[in-house]
Amino acid sequence: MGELRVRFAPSPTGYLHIGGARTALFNYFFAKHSGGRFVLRIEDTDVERTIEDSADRMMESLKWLGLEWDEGPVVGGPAGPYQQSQRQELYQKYAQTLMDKGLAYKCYCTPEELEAEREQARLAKKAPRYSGRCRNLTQDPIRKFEEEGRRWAIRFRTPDEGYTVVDDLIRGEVSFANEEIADFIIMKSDGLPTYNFACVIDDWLMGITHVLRADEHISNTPRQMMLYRALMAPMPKFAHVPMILAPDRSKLSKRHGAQTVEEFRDKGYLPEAIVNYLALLGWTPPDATQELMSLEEMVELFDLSRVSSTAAVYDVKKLSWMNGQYIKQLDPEELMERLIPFIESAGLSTREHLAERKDWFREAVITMQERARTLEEMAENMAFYFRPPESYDEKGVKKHFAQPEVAGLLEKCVEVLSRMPEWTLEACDRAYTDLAQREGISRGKLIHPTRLALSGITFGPGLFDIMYVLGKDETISRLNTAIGFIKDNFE
RNA sequence: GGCCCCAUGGUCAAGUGGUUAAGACACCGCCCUUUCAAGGCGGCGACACGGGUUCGAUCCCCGUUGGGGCCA
Repeated sequence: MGELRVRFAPSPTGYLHIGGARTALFNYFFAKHSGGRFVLRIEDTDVERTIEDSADRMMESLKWLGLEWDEGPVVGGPAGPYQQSQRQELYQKYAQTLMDKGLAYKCYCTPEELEAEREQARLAKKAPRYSGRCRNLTQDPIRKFEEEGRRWAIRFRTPDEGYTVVDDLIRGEVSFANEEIADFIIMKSDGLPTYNFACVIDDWLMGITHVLRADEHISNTPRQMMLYRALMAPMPKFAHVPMILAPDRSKLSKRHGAQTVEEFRDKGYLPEAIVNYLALLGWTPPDATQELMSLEEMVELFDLSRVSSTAAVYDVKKLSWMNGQYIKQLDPEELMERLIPFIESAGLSTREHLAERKDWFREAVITMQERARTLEEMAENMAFYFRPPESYDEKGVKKHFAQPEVAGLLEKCVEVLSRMPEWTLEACDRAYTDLAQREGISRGKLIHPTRLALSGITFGPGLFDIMYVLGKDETISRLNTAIGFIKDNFE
């Protein structure tokens, strides 16, 4: 008995999008749950559609998500090479084998002829399918075509009757009438294999036991099964996982905005949150109310029987919520490390500078931690820690600055704060409580204008946290700036 | 066009031949609170439609509609 082997086989025609990531994830879960092996294969046969460095970036995304492959590019393995572009002679060899056995044949039809045939079928309101005109060619026309220098493709001879039944691990039996499946091309006239053929040869030679892939491939499965039979190769088990759809219920495509793993990473989503969210799109753990789970837990709990057969629409809002949950749980040191790139790209500080003020940075991060949803947003919202406000929130100004007594009150705040012997959160808090009492006003009358003066915005961490992180001098300086602003505008 | 898949709230999603049809996100309200979050409490909101089968269907069957995919 061989071990369980699955593969994720993306074609490098773009970056890893969340649908692909989810398929990879389910393969990973399935393999690891049973101690099997997770193989990565790059399907770069279609040179024209292959995008430069796409494969490398996909691999980078997989690693970033924590999905390390046991065999594949870079790490190697016994069934390599793991890139279709390096396996051409294999496809040619087996195509020849099929021809020798009479299970495949040369087709000399030109693209124009095939197109005309299709057009005719369309006019006759019939399914456009290959007529089989080269199926039983005799020596004469073959010689003629060869003399004309016609190029040929290789077609697979499909059975004329009966049914091919896919015994899908998720959907049950799905049957296809063989007569519906016309002879299909396995090797194109340029000598390259088609998707179905290359896929079967590779899965077979790589010893793949379970093919878990997106639902969109289920219609290809009977063709592939026919090839397995013709090659006398052991049939793997198939499981078609539901697709992930864009919010408008159409197939995910570039026009839908952020949906590649890289984009989510750049917006400050954590890999553990993405993985967790994606896993729940189409799979439910035994305890359906359990939502926050680590990769290890999910590996432990994963089972194909709890994979849904319904396509799912992804919801960024829920992903964001989940991301916030993960950010909250993060150790501050870890959060600091992950946040640094976002602080840098927001132009707020540099890694070196932050290293010099590590304790200060930690305090600042902690004040932001429980209200953050993404790292990018977190960095933006803590900008005021790094530089004084360039402007004050308009609504905030109307609400908290535009009254005649505000400048005077803030001056009293400055006075009180200046006299404080030690600058602690508690002391600042007490000072404001006392001042409010003396003035006979609510603390809010002091707190709101101060917040606006210090941060320029009306939301964020507790005011005294802000004061503490900013420090005495900076706090007083910003208050004075605000006092000047108020006097200029409202007195 | 042919074939295939799918159908529980706005989204994810549990579930059963008899249930007050879970839970989460989002949304709304209240509490907490210096704000915003977080947290707590509560609310709104669903079995696509039509036929069967059955004592009884959200659940089983058929059809319709809708959505998706593949083929080219």
